[in-house]
Amino acid sequence: MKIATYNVNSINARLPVVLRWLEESQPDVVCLQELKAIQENFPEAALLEAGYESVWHGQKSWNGVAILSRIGLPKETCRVLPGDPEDAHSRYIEAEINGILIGCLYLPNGNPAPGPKFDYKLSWMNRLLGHAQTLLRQGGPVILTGDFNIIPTEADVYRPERWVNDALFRPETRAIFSALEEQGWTDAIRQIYPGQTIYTYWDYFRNAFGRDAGMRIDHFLLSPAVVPKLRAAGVDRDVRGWVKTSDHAPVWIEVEV
DNA sequence: ATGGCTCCATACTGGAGA
Repeated sequence: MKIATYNVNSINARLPVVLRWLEESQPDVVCLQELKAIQENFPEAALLEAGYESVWHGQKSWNGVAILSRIGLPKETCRVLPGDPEDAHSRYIEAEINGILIGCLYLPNGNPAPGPKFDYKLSWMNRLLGHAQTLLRQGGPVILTGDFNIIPTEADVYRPERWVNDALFRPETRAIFSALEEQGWTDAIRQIYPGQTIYTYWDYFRNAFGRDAGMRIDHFLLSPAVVPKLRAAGVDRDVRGWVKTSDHAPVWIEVEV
């Protein structure tokens, strides 16, 4: 079972790229972030035609998350991260597919830090930590994936000294990622590639992709029940070089089922 | 410190992204 995550930076602006990538990469399950579309404007029919059934949670202008599957309709378990009834951002959707619970998340960027946006990021991360603990206690196979907007270590960004005060790399942010690992979650990309430089995002400016000035912020966290089933992982870097592409590349893992 | 690029919005500029 091949599971991918892809921050598309607008599903409608990106539809041709997404359809070409689905055809070439053949993932069974896909988590999308930054749909930037209201609920009614999600391209459900075009994705069905490509063989994928979807559940999604749209929002005007920003955010928005979706889970696609070609192995049966995702059984949605929730579409809001628990812990704050006032939070109107569409940043989390969760569904069960093939006996595995998949959480698709778009964690807040948090810049500038400090400030209200960073406070929101910290509060959202703490809610994630709480929900992650609940999921672990249930004991079943769970995969939390998406755009975490967290650079976990110095090895995960080009020129880390430039990012020390950034919301993606500040100690408070990295501490939450460490806390997730201490809870019992495994960073799948680092499990497969412990010492390699792996990036999943390159900004649109200054030929960042051409210079490989990137960062690793799209992650897969595996619950203990999934770790022994992990077979492979990768980043579809070539997609980042396509015309009218996202600033993120798709990331994927393969698990035995 | 800024800006470079791309997206969205009852748009012809400004906010957000990372």
